[in-house]
Amino acid sequence: MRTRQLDKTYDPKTVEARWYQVWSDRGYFRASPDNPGQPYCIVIPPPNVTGSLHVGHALNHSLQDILIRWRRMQGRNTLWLPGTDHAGIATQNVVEKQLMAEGSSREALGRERFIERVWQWKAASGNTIIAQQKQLGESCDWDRLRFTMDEGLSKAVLEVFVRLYEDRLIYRGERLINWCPRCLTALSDIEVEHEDVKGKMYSIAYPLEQDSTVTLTVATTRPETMLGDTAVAVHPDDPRYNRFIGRKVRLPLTDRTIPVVGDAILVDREFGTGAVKITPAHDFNDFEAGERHQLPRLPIFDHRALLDSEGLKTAGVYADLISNIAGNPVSKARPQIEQALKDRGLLVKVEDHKMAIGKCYRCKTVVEPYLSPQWFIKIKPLAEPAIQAVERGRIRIIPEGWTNNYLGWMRDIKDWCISRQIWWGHQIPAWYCRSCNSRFIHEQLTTSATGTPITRITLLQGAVPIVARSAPTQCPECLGHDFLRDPDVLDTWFSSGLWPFSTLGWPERTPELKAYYPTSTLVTGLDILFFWVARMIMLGLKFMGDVPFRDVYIHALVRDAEGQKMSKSKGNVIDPLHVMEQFGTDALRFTLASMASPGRDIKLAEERIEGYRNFANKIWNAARFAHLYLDGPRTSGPLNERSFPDRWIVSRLNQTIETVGFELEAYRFDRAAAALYHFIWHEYCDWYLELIKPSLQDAASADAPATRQTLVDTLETTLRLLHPFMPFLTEEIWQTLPDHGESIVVQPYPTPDASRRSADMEQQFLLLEQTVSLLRTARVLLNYSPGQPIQFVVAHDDATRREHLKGLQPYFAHLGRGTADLIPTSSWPTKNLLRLVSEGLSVGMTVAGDVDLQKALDRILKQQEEQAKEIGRLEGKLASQDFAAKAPPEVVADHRQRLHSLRGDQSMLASSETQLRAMRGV
RNA sequence: GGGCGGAUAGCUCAGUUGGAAGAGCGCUGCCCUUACAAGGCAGAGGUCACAGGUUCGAUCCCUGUUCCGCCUACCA
Repeated sequence: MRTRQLDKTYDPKTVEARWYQVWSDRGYFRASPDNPGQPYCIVIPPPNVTGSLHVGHALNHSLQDILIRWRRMQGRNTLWLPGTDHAGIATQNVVEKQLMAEGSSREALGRERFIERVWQWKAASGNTIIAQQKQLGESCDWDRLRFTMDEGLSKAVLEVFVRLYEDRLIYRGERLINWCPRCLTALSDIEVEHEDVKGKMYSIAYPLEQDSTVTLTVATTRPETMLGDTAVAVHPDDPRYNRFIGRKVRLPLTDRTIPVVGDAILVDREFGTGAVKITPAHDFNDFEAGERHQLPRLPIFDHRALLDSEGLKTAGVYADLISNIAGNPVSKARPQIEQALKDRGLLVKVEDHKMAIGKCYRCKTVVEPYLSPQWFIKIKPLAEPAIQAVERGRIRIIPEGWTNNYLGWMRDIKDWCISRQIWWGHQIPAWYCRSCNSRFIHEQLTTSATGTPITRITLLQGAVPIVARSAPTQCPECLGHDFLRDPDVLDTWFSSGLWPFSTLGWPERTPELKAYYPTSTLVTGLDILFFWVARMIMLGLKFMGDVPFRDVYIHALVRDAEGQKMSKSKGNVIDPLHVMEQFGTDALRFTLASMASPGRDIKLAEERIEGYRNFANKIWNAARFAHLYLDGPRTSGPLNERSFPDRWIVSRLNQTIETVGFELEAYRFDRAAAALYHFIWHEYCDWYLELIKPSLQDAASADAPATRQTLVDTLETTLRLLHPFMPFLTEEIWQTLPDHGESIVVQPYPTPDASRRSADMEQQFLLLEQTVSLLRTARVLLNYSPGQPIQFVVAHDDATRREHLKGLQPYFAHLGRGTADLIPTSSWPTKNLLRLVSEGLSVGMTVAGDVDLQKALDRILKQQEEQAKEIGRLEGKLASQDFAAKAPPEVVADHRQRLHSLRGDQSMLASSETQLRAMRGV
């Protein structure tokens, strides 16, 4: 049993890479449906394939790895399935930026070559995050790495699309959608971020057709959209305006007249002027109002959100105005419209107004409601079962508080726009017969942002798609062979929505699906609850007939030390790789776990990580200590024949095992981490190791062989208990212990054992701790140096405790660094003695030499004061009739007991005070 | 506008059936005591946001207020 020499400080760098390689080579993370044990499966929330690991990933992944390693050690058949996401818009943007730097563009390249280029980029940078995940110690089954654009997953996407289409849950239609004029694509509702801004409210007068002296004043925050107005709405019950309903107003700056309609839904009489302009082509509410009143839609912006001359012409805008504003963005056009209205005396007033504007979550450009044909998923039929699954507890959301959030969103869910006008992604499996649809295929010659001439193909509303798993060869209508494939791709979340089953092989019926679906736990951040989690639930239920996971654990967002969201532009990001380099991976993992309190964001500062680096080092040194003494003989006799420290630490360890297991079951990583930290540092290191030193250092000690065994056993068990949190350190140390097996990774996780518990030892320990603490305090008060041996006396009011103290004597003598006499206080010296008191326990320490007793006196006085306050409080309560009558008897008894003990302490302290004053000669 | 969460030591946060306020970090003092100075020991520091209510008793339960977050929303 040769033990290795350990360095004085733990050096994570050399250790981490080495062990990860070993674990990997030995295939510990490899899963198989044939493995024994109840399956436990987590699918990773796939990070962007071309991204790199940020601290949010580090948190998300650390927690998953803790769960997986814990379950693996418990003997479950674990699978942690890794993968990456193609992140359509984001990735396309990155590659486009590269092209731009080269003076090229995706249009110049063409679709096919552009996509090739993205694959190249994926090949070049796609492994970055995977390597970083390994650095974090993630025990994923890397052989099963999946990518949303893989052949298998693409097949799943195709299958789902076709089936949903066949079930009439996917449809194509011209709707107002959120459009990013920079990405030039539609976005789903939740891809729009709302931001409060200070805007202006413009009041514009619309003269009545028959009598231009009478005007109807409407209010708007976007005056330029008035050019596309097709009606004005007033409330049907509003006496100010309802007589106008059915009449017409002249739309300023145009040659059009538009009707006044009554609409109780759109109009809030209290707001603004009480009259609302309706622009169905550029506002979601107006779109719906337009449907109610069969109003025409007049788009006046193009796809880049520039005023469109064709549209303006159609809208009957004055030609001279068109020539001024066509091609202008809103920022330029608005003042021009404002001026034009002012010139005609139709701008009634402009007021400050705060409002929310929508921005593209990828590029922060202001999104425009834009009328265009898109693909949608009819979501209500899918949402219904997804609501029930959560309501009925088939899926548990943790912390529970988010459940209502989920349900609320699901109940009010809108159809999901799934088409994106980009190239990188799963192209929609829809084809159009060119001859049958010739009227609907609109090809427009235009130029790209970089000036490349391009053809924009728009498939107008009315085009009839053929949706199929593969390209059709013949048109069933005209028997033609010329097809145009829908150029749009699917929202990335469409494919990630299939993740829990597509990664397991669906639509094939694989053994993996059978074993691991439904997966056990999903770990994710709140930000993608709707984007991803909700959609996985809907699609999982639809296509697998069962929920995709049992538990959804939602963790916090990681912020900087000031609570600011981390962002590259703010420069406040904590780079997990840098942190791992600096403090070690285990320290980072433990930090994140310990800060993962539910419902609260994590404010991360490097000092915290440094603190846990120190913790790692503490453990390291505890192991070094153990190694100093492990060479001697070891015997493992029955527990009850072992020494007090041994039995105590075994009991405490047992408690810690119980706590950690309990907290992990409840996803309380923070509490599990705190329990480990406290046990290891403040019980094992601070007390146990100190308590056993005399025995270990005494060659003649009878306890030593059993203590050596307890020492190594408890250390070994603690390492296993800690391993999911700090995998590298624990493996490194564990391998140096005698009689070790192959790897700690595949060792059983500790389980509590009631026979190891000893309430008696724990209670005696508290007495010991109390005694030692008083001794140490006295030593400091009297300025005795820590090493200087002291003579002291100890007594206790309580007979049982006195008995215990007898047995504990060698321990507190050792920890107090001195000799201790257990004698009744009545026989204590009356001179030159400092006496400290606590809960019936008294310790006395000889005052020698010329010491300043003021500090000691101050402490006594302070304690007296505190106790007097507490005595007063207890006396007050006990004097109350109500308290005696209504409080539970055990509480009353407890209060009496405490009062009694405090009074005893008070009299002791009084005599101590008297002595001190006498010694000072005051 | 609606919903949710938070307000506890200088800082970050625990506090689970209401019955003596806790941790980590930081701070002060003393110590290089043969595992660890990335350490040890001892300390200081809190009308548990505010105001009411329920209760014998409230950090905890209820109501209201203030101040922060977050989510959500079509007030033009």
